[in-house]
Amino acid sequence: MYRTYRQSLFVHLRAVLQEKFQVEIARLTVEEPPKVEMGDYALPIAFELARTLRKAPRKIAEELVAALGSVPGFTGFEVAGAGYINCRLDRGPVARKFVEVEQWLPPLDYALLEHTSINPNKAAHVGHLRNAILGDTLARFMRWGSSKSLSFMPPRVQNYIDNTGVQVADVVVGLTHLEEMDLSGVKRWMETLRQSNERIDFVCWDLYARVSQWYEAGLDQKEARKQIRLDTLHALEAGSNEMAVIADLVSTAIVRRHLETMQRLGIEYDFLPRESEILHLHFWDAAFALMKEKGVLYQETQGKNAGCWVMRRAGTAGADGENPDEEAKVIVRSNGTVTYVGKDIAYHLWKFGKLGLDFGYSRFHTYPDGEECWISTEHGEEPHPSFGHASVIYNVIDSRQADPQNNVIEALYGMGFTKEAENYHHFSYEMVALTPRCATELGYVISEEDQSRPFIEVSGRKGFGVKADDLIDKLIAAALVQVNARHPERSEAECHSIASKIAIGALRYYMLRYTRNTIIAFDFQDALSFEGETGPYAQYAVVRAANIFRKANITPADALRAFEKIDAAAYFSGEDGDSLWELWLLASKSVHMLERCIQSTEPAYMAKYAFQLAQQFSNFYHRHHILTESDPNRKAVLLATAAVAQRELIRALAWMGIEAPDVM
RNA sequence: GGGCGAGUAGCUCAAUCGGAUAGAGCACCGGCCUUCUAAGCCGGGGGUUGUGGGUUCAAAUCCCGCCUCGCCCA
Repeated sequence: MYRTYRQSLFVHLRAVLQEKFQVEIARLTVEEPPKVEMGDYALPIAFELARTLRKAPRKIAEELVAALGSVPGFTGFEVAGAGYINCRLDRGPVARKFVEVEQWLPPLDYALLEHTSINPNKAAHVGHLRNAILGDTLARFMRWGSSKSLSFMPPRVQNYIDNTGVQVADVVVGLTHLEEMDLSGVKRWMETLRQSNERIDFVCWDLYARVSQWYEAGLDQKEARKQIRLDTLHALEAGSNEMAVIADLVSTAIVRRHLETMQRLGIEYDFLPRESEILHLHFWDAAFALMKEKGVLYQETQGKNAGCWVMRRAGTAGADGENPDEEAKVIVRSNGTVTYVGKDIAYHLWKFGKLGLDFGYSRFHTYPDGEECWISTEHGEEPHPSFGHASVIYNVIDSRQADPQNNVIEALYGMGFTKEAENYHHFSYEMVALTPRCATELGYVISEEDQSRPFIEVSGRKGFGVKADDLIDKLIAAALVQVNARHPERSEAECHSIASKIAIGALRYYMLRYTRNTIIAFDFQDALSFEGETGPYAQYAVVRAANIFRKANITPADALRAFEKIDAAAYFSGEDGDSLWELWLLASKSVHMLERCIQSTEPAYMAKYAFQLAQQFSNFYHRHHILTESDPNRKAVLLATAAVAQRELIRALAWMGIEAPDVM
């Protein structure tokens, strides 16, 4: 609603600017006055026009105000400060409008959103949680934004599985060389794990760390061991051998664990494309042919890259005729093997439907809500949902991968796929690191140098990090202590369900509250906090509102219907009315915030918004004791205020994958 | 050496791509539970936005130099 009136204000302003001053402003900026009593929107337009019109800003503002006349939904415009135009909404009618339900629009095309993408060789850790939570939240934003008054594309969510990469190879080396198992041994081992309820991803977490040490240990054997690693990697890539079968068994089992972990947070996927199929279905061959045809690849004849197929890098001069382009990106090495970037280009050509090849698909997992998750295979089942052929893609990948991502984008530009390159969004975010204190708590020995740093990078190779499931378990346990103390009458199952929602709320909020390019220095103390700017704080506001309605024996929907019959304008005036209106105004900004979040791919704005809304509601809650209000009309207005605030808060939280429990 | 990002209150972070008095949380100090749940509310102290210049009505934000830190590439 805030958004609707904002747009209507734009339309009127543009018309007036055109008519009165014959100017067109491509981007109109709208701000908010520092205080509610000053108005609901602030236009700094007069400042911008001062130069071109050679007039004082205040004078321009006055003329504009006169020309604007009356605009539906607005009571007036006034000049403030050095030349701001402050716009006031007609509070009573606008509030009534806000109570109405929005209309639906049919979805258009779809957007391919890829996130999580954990190497299937170890347990998920906090860094992966940030990725998955950011990605899932963006998916939720887009899902809503495609089905209601905004016109964004609905997402299809993919989780890329690098099941033939070096990390999986490392675990296979661990099993075959450190544990000295063959295929049947691995099968027996996995069966033992199943029976003892041990998690394969946890066991491999340690095994992976051990293998990494094993490679380094023993100077005389170092080379031989590195060769074992390389041979194993090549075996996985080739497929159809014992190593590849072991890799497939282990990585698939771990992928299932990752899916379970993410499911605890309400995160689901539509499709799991795997690197094994990209290799075995020869995606690269098709891409190679296409790249040569389009002229983005050439074979270097001299210099260090002689014999390689290379691609010119973005922002470099390139070859000058005499000297080879030493900065060019190698796509195919002189020995004929394809680099990671090469495979990635092929995969992204598939994403945009430009490769001419497709995966086979088979069902992999069915979620409790009935949604199905598919996985790539060589020979799939029919019928299957359609993937690929996206017009817009989002890749949720941390900022360290910016270079490889840009290489793919560069290749798309080079091949003439300009539209695709422009619609390729690297959703970049900074890593999650550990505070030195947290690392020490976990029992790691920290060097003196690291002690003084604000954070230390996690490392799967060293087995250094916080496992996602351990963190979730800790959060639930911490929440459970408080739930049990507050609600001794509730059953164990009920308490656990409430504690889970609080834990998920705390975790998801924690991962979302930081803007994307802020490095999160993870600390249990912060993550386990349920006070202040946290998920549970916002959930608590929802619960309190629910308590009011329960005690008042009225539903929020009834409260809103009752409100429609009242002339509320009187209750929105005066000092008290201002503070009441402030809450309505903030509540009405939810969809506007959603639009901003999707456009800027910045979920942190939603987290901030939800917190502010909860904060203002808490303030309102303490200020007005609704149930004892004697004036029936005023009581109805207060109830409607609580209903509106609660409704928008629930919505904002839902967009972030956070649900408030019934009681807290 | 090149590229990207960061530097704001004691700590952790915001600041709607240049706007009105730079805001929150944590921590600290002081108040508020017999009224809809204190996971809460109210009040207080705390800032030369790393640094030096520049651009203009207006700079944490844009431009140039320097310093520090992180990541990526070679």
